[in-house]
Amino acid sequence: MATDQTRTAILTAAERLYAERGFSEVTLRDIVAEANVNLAAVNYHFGSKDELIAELFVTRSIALNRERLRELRAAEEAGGGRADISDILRALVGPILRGCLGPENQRSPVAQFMIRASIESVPPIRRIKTKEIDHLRKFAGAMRRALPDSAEVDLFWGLHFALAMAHHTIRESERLTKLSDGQCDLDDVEDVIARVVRGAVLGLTARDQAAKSKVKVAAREAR
Amino acid sequence: MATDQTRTAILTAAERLYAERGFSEVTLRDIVAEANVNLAAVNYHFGSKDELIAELFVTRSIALNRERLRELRAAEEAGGGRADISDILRALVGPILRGCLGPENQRSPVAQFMIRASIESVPPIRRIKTKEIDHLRKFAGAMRRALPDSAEVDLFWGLHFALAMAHHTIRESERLTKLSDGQCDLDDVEDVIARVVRGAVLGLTARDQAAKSKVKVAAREAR
DNA sequence: AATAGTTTCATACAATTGTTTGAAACGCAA
DNA sequence: TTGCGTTTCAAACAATTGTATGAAACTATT
Repeated sequence: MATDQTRTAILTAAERLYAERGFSEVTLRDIVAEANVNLAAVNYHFGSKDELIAELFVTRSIALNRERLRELRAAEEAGGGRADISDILRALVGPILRGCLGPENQRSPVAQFMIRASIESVPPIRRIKTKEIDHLRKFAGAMRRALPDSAEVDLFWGLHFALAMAHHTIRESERLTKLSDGQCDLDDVEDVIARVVRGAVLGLTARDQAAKSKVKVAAREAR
Repeated sequence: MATDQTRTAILTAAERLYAERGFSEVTLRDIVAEANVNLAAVNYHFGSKDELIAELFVTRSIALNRERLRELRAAEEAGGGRADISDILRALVGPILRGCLGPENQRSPVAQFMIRASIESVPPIRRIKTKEIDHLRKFAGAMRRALPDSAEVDLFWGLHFALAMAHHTIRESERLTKLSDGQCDLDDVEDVIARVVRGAVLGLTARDQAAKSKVKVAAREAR
């Protein structure tokens, strides 16, 4: 056995390169060069390039979802079965943000790979991705319990927007840094998480203000 | 001259295919088959595949930015030099959302192409994309005038989150529909725009609640 | 030491990619 | 019509891709 050095070497090399350059920009030859293994090793150990990608994605996807659910359950237990909406959303976006941002994780492409996977639409991943909806439904359920008076459609939008802010922050971190001249500190991961969660929670809870805002818009459009 | 049928045939075919499948999944042969022209026509008229992509991107990018600025200026004029923050963000996300969503635009890949371009990191576009930051700075400036008491870093985050929600909604429209069992109606474009703008505005203006929220978090972490 | 099973390796293969070529077809002024 | 510049076309090109092959090297049980 010997924990199969070649296999893991390929996996880590592939993940790093995919995270850095994207799927379509990385060839098998790039991977084996990075892993210092023979070209045929990929097909020998994984069968095909697609199966390598799929294995990477499934592994990371399971780990991410497990961490998310762990934090969600912890929050619900702490709240006696009904978690605070902030904690629910923190469980949703925290793990992926912690995995992608921060000075220490800049070099560790573990979660950066997941973002790539969620962005680029490559066949082997597209085939698997349907299951993520079931995973998100669990969070929608927790949100429903946390905000029983909210309309369900608003909960879905809130969940969607939370993921939007998290993913977009990871994808466009470089641009945001440039745009803000470094004022937006993407290395302060917990601050980023707090901003994302706060933004999503505000949209979900500030209902009275929404009414005010609507009146204002209506007034503006009336004149 | 004759308006160069071949050129435009290639452009529209390429844009449609790129919007549908993504850059890496479309070959020159796919494009020329769709456009009913000879393979060599692409290199004859555009020089290379990269230059074709670049021309597409630049053209669309200019049109989108022009529309955004037009709406921004209209809002600022209506407000006597100081536009409402909602209107500023509406000018930012409205054009791209209108171009991508809605039942009539589902088939028109004009703006869908732009999303692909902003997602997939293809070299010819990456080279151009830096200019977009200058464009966004104009919106940051307008936001500063609208909310002079806000910290600049918060404005950048608000701008960033507004784009996040807009882009993510376009990218993941299918998933959101599935997740919500069709409750989130992505054909109602103006409702989507209103939700995105409202979410971003809340994050920018609900300052008092932020303080409350922080206290709450601190309390939770203290125990 | 001998053998059977596993893993590695250099190399070749077939397919696909963007690009080039040179001749044919076309458009149109002289 | 003639001639010239532009555009089209079929074919070929060189490079790159994922994959397959069969021999060699290795590992470990007997």
